[in-house]
Amino acid sequence: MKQVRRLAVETSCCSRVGLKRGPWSPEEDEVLASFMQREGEGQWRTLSMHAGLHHCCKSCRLRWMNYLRPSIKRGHITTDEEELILRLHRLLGNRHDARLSRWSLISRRIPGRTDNEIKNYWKTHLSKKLIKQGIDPRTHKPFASSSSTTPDYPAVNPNPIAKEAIVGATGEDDHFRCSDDLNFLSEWFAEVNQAGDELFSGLIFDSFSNHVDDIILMQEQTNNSCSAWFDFESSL
DNA sequence: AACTCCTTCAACCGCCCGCAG
DNA sequence: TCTGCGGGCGGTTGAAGGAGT
Repeated sequence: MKQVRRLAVETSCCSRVGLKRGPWSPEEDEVLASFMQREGEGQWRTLSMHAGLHHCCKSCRLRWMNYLRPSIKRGHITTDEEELILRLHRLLGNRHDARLSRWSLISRRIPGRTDNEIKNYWKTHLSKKLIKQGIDPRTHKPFASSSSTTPDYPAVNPNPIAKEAIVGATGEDDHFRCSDDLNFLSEWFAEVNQAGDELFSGLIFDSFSNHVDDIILMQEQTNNSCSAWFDFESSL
């Protein structure tokens, strides 16, 4: 099955004879940028042929998304951005079940920065910085305690939080994925609300980045493997 | 100056998912 | 239900340039 799927990909645009690999020339950038401004994003497969480019569809998409888009912010990552990356990685990238690192989710919260850029910055700067500080970049906990197999937080969240507060975290209700898990999440929050702790009951998530730390705290006080968290993160 | 090693990051690779037919 | 396609994702690679000797 996988073999068939891979074959399907390879027989699409990426296996065309005469495709060019490697760095893009300024002329190719110009062709791609003007084509994108004229036609808009999408139809990557046919784009390379229609635009007269000799890079494959994926290469065109990557070049546009990571380098040529007008919204891309060039230059060094600022300390504010670095701080936000650290906090978001702690929230989204420290899954105990070793799922994906969520670079795209993190990048969406940092205007003008791409997932590739953040991924590289994390690998070359931030993870090393944390290691120097004696912190495991995977778990954001000190190395000594990160090896512990028994979590130091309760399996059931003792802290209440209104479902509306979570839904409002993005400021847009329709960002919240509609699925069966949403019902589970609602029940879970209802259960959590009955726990009696008023710590988060009045919290209003008007701006996500202002409350990352609150959400991290909540996450640490719940079971990280809970599927509700996965759903919540996906909604961000 | 010449060489080696290290770091950075653009680009590629392989895989996966959603959707349409 | 199956298959192919378009698109997206995280992981990896390798060229280029800087630092060190």
